[in-house]
Amino acid sequence: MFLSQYTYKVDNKGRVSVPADFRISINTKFFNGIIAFRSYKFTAIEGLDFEKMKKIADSLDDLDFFSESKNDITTSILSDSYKLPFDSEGRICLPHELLKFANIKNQATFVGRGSSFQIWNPNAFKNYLQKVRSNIKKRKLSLIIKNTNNNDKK
Amino acid sequence: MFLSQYTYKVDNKGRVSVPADFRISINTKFFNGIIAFRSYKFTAIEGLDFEKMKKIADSLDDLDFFSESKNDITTSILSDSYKLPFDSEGRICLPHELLKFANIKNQATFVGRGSSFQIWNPNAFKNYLQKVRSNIKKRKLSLIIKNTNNNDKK
DNA sequence: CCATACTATACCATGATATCCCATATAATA
DNA sequence: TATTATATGGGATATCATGGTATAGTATGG
Repeated sequence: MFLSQYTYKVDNKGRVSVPADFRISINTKFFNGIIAFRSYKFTAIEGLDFEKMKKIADSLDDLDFFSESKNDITTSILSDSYKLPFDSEGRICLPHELLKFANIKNQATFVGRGSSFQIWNPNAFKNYLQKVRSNIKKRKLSLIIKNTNNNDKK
Repeated sequence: MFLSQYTYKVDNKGRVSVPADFRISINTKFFNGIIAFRSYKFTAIEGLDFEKMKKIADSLDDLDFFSESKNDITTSILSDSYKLPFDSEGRICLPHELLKFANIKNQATFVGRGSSFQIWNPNAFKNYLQKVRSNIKKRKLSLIIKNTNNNDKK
């Protein structure tokens, strides 16, 4: 499970260390590295391991072969995904395309999201998190607690 | 079940002993330590075990990268959580972020809350507790007065 | 087909930090 | 009183992030 957040340096080659704690959760059986693609909602990079990417791909196969949405999704996710292998120190090399898209320069923040993670520009994420937090404080907290308690009872 | 309160020292490395009584209640099957995050309501740190956190994560998490609804809450909670492993003496190391947020310096108070617990600045908790108690007292008092008045009317 | 330049990968070095391990004191228990 | 459990402190060790260099692999141009 990907939890917590880590901010690391991006060197002039585009290399970043993937958090050691994340590397533990990454299934490296099929590919020793991660899959990355541009987020659809955020100015950020989505990251996951090969196994989960395969799950997504398989779920796409279930869709009607001739359907439009399948075409769109297949094209946009699978063709836009990068296979980023680890070097011997557990780093990946972020392509210019992704760096530009997420507006990442010298530093990158790895953000845990349970079964996947994201890579952000540190300031952009800080601002986003602050905004979301105040929203949750106002509205949704009781809802979350309620759901959690329900799960406990199972 | 987490009960009662314990106040312990925080050393210059940020280490604190988790109350032995709490450690018994913590499920260490998946992770030998606790999960901690900033409280949404109090100036305090929320603490729970990995198992419970996983339940929360599962209820929030989905692999649907196109959905809008759960994204914000998922990120806010999961990215703000820290995995704090026990050392061989049953201590955890509180990150600066959390210490700062909860305004904890040399001492920390562990507060049992049933299925989870909190970590407070000792004085802050003392004040909060006092306030809560006086609120209850007032309510009881008003209740008694009400009852008394009713009796009078009879 | 060869030579050159560029990129990407592998390998090694280092400093900082967090983790582990041992020692001690205090309190609780037998 | 002896013994165990627990909190606390400090030092040793290992892990990790990060920077640099060397090598291989690939593309480009002659």
